[in-house]
Amino acid sequence: MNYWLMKSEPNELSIDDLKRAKREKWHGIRNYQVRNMMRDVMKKGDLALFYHSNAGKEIGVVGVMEIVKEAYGDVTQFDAENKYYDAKSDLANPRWLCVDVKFVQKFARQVTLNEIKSNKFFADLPLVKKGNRLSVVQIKKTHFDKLVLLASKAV
DNA sequence: GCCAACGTTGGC
DNA sequence: GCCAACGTTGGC
Repeated sequence: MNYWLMKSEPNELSIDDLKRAKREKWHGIRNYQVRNMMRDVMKKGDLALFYHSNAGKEIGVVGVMEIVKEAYGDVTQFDAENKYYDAKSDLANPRWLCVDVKFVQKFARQVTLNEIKSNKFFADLPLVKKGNRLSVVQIKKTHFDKLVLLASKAV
């Protein structure tokens, strides 16, 4: 069982969007490191924290989702109208993969990036490490549990 | 909008 | 294989 932190810009897909849809394709991954992790490590039943990136004051961890379908060809890479279109990808051997995720919960309150940064407990969380730009990172269960706990408490 | 810190591309 | 140029991410 693995634990993840997955970033999404709320104007593309927010926790509320996922809550409404219940289930979504996590598409648009165009980074080989992330693709390989999704392909080789991510399993059905894994839990992931939903992180809002590029969201002004609303940056932070906002909820939990579950991986319900393991890596398969991302349909957006073959859609010329889509912003994630990749002309070099081969239909028979897709370059890019996506997974399906299911809404689990939206936190009572958001745990902000500032809060995470100022807490020594998260010193080695990939999110706060310099240079980390991967949109999907694997995290420790202890970090996952702590974030869920923090989110359930008032500030 | 800026820019640091990456990653990718392609000529050589 | 090197590396300059370019593109992207994402916090600020």
